Amino acid sequence: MASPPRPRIRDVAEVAGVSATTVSHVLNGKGRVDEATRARVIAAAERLGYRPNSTAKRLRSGRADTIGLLLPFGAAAEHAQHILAVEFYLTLAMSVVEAAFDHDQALLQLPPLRAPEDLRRFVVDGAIVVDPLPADPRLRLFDQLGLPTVTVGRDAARPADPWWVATDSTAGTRAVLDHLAAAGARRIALLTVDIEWSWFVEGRRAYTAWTHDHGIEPITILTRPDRLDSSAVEAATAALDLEPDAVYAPPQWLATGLLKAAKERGVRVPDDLLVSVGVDSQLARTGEPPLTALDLAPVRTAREAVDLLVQRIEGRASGGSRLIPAELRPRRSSTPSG
Amino acid sequence: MASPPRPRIRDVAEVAGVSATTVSHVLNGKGRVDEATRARVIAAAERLGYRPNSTAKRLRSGRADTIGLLLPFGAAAEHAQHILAVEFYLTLAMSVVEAAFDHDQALLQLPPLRAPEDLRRFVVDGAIVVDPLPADPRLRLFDQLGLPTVTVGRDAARPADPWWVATDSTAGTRAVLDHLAAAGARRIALLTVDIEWSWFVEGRRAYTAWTHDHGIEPITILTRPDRLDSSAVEAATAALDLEPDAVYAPPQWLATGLLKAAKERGVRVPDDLLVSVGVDSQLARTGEPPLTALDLAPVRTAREAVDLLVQRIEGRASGGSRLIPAELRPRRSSTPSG
DNA sequence: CTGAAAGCGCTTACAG
DNA sequence: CTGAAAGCGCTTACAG
Repeated sequence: MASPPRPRIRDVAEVAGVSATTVSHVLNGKGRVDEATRARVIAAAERLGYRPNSTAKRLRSGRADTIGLLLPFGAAAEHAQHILAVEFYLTLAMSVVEAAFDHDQALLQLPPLRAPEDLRRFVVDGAIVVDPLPADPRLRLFDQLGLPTVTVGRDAARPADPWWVATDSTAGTRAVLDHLAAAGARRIALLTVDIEWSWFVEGRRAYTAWTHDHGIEPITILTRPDRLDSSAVEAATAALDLEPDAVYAPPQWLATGLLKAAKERGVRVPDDLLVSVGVDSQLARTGEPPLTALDLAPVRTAREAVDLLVQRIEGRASGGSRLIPAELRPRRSSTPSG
Repeated sequence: MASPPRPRIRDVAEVAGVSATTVSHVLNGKGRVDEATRARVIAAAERLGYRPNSTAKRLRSGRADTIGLLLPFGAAAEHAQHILAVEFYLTLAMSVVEAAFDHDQALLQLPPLRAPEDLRRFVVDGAIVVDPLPADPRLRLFDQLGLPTVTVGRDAARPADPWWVATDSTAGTRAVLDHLAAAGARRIALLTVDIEWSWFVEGRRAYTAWTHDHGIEPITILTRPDRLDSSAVEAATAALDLEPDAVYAPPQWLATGLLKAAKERGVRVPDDLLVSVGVDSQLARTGEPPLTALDLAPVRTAREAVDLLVQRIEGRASGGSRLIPAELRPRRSSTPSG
């Protein structure tokens, strides 16, 4: 059971017949080292199975080579997982892990932060905060500790802050609406959730502007983000009462609630009603009918966020916000038959 | 932008007029310290906003107070996310994060490990490996580095290994089959995936045993775990060709494929066919019809796994495997109308 | 009850 | 090209 003691740099030095300094130089590619010496050191390190102690490196360098990820929900807040779609967040998280790895960073998954002390025990060089609310107290926490952050989604309360990555909600919303209009819709309703994440706020604004530009009466149904399972069908039914010929429901749970409400009422999709959801998922791809959706590009979003955070941590000035385009995936739910 | 230099223990000592040793004693509750001195130290630490440098603590103690989590898929392996259900893994992961936090551990999300070197750069005291395959090479990796692991799901190739937590697949499968039989089913088919995770292997075995015990002909349809979206409906159609009156489809994507295939063929659920899925989800709860499902208790599973791993890391002997019961959630898909 | 000293395993000026 | 020494910020015997 007891594993053999792990070799230290001095063990490698001893075997190679050199000093620890030289071993360090060889292993880190610093300084000039004789070719023969280098070979001996590498052979010794390999033979001993040496791997440098990261903790010691960190103490020396002051860098943790670890970034934190803060998702907008915990395990208990089940309902929050459905705000957009579970898959989006899982793919985002796994992509952040892999992108961090490619940057030689480890990824610490942070729990929901309740008190300032909560954050103190985590050793990170910075963090990615997903879906900040305006003036999000979590961001203030990081600021207080002097830890750099990058947000996925904008913090509306800090319009001047350039450290964010976000899917282009405005353009995405327009793409959906243009698509529905091109398919013949004249009364397009927006069925969405009343939450201050920039994706939703900007989507609502874009909808209002688009309907104004097209001389179309805006029909907006807002739901509260709690009591999801039950409220979706209620809200969708309220939307159908207004007799739209198309509905754009950004969150997945509202789109599925809409399908259910339509069915109960004998409204056929797409024949009587065109539908689009705001986030792609397996459900959208393979459901009945398949749902037109926006691909929010979680993989790319993750990579850009990690990229930007690493730049910020390293003090490289080239940072700045990054707007990611969402791509429309037209499917049967918005394709009039015949 | 430049944050003020972080106070060190010696700064606190200076302000409090004591030695670093005493500060350490106070802050860690070691040794005897005069009450007045203690108060001075605490006041000084508070005034300076002192928080100990975890890296230095780690170097000294040799413990990282960090555990790793290795999920059975990466961001790219989209299909794998659907093997069971995305929600299960997201809830499991978030629960592991919170359970780790409660144990004063941080949670490092590990990327898919490809080479032995991949693991070396992560500083963890141990790891939770989810859904190991028999003789999983990832587990060997941890073994080689002398890092303790706990698996979620059993490693069939190491039957003697006691370091696992798993949902009771055998009892869960029986519960589903008993339930379907009680609802009147006589030809119950198993529609599942050909993957060597213990949850599925034990489920198949339990199904075979149950059908044998009940003198019922076993009908098993196995699908390959790749090409998920397309293969689900194909496999489900093949299952329907055998004219079962009930189908147990453990993975969510097969259950939804089955509903689709049934609809195409005019088979009504639950009137003509009873259906149960093996993992609970929002889809199961709110779909049309709502699906009878097993609640795999991801929150509890996560807590037990973290618990067990921490015990193993600390060398406490009380460890041992933990079997978590799955709970049946009967819904309309298996409730004959009338 | 309190503190000086050693040491965890590295890296990096600096000297040779 | 190579190495002795200092130091990153802690904790813990040990001495007083």
